[in-house]
Amino acid sequence: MSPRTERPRRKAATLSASAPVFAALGDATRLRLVATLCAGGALSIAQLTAGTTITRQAVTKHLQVLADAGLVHDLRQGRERLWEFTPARLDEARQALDAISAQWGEALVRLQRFVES
Amino acid sequence: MSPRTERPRRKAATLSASAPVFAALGDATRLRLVATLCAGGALSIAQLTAGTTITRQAVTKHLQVLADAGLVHDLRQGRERLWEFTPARLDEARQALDAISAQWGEALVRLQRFVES
DNA sequence: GCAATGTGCAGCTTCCAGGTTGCATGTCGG
DNA sequence: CCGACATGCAACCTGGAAGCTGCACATTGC
Repeated sequence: MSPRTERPRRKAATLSASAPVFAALGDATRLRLVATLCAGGALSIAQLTAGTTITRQAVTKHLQVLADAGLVHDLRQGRERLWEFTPARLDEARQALDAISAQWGEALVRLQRFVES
Repeated sequence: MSPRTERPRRKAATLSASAPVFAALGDATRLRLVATLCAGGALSIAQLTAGTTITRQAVTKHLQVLADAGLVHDLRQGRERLWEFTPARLDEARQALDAISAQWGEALVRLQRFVES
């Protein structure tokens, strides 16, 4: 009920909820991991470590951070642990940026009208 | 030329370049500052500090981080220092997220075709 | 069963981000 | 000129992030 009064609140909630996602994407290594998983499907930790200069343990920690942010999830398969991209949270973050841009556009319009009056 | 071979490289460059922007947005306080500046136009440090529980110096540091990421810029006006939102970098970040989502979509299509064959 | 491979867990450094306090500087109003 | 306000600068503290090493555990293949 009353979706009209709930809409601004949902925007703000979406914003602060997206902070961890942005923080997770803020590291160059993690951003690279996300891009790799996006392009390559499900990969094991060893495979993800192969392309980098850091240790397997470091990669594991980064994957854990990404999982906490809801950007990736793991699939256990035998002795391997495959990681896969999860698009949901990233879409939310994208919508948050869209909301900010839209808000900025509205602010410009308001400013223009104020100057004209 | 060969725009087909150059396109993925440009994508990767945009991605790694967006890491600092995401890192800047990764803090809840900074995300709130960006949203406030988006809605309110140009505000002084004292004004931006008014709504928070932290010190003016802390706000100054956050603004400096946002400025380094290219998300805001300052306008000196008398004894005040007004800060304003800069939409360019945020749009780049948005496009980077779009690129990732698109890449994921393509990966799904490839996977589907592979399974079907 | 045994070796190889893939991973998990714990502990340990190092470094920086976030925040504060204290004081100095510049600017506006009268 | 002087007080009030807005900001700048520097030093300092603290917690957590990012990385490593070392060892233990599970799974596969022969």
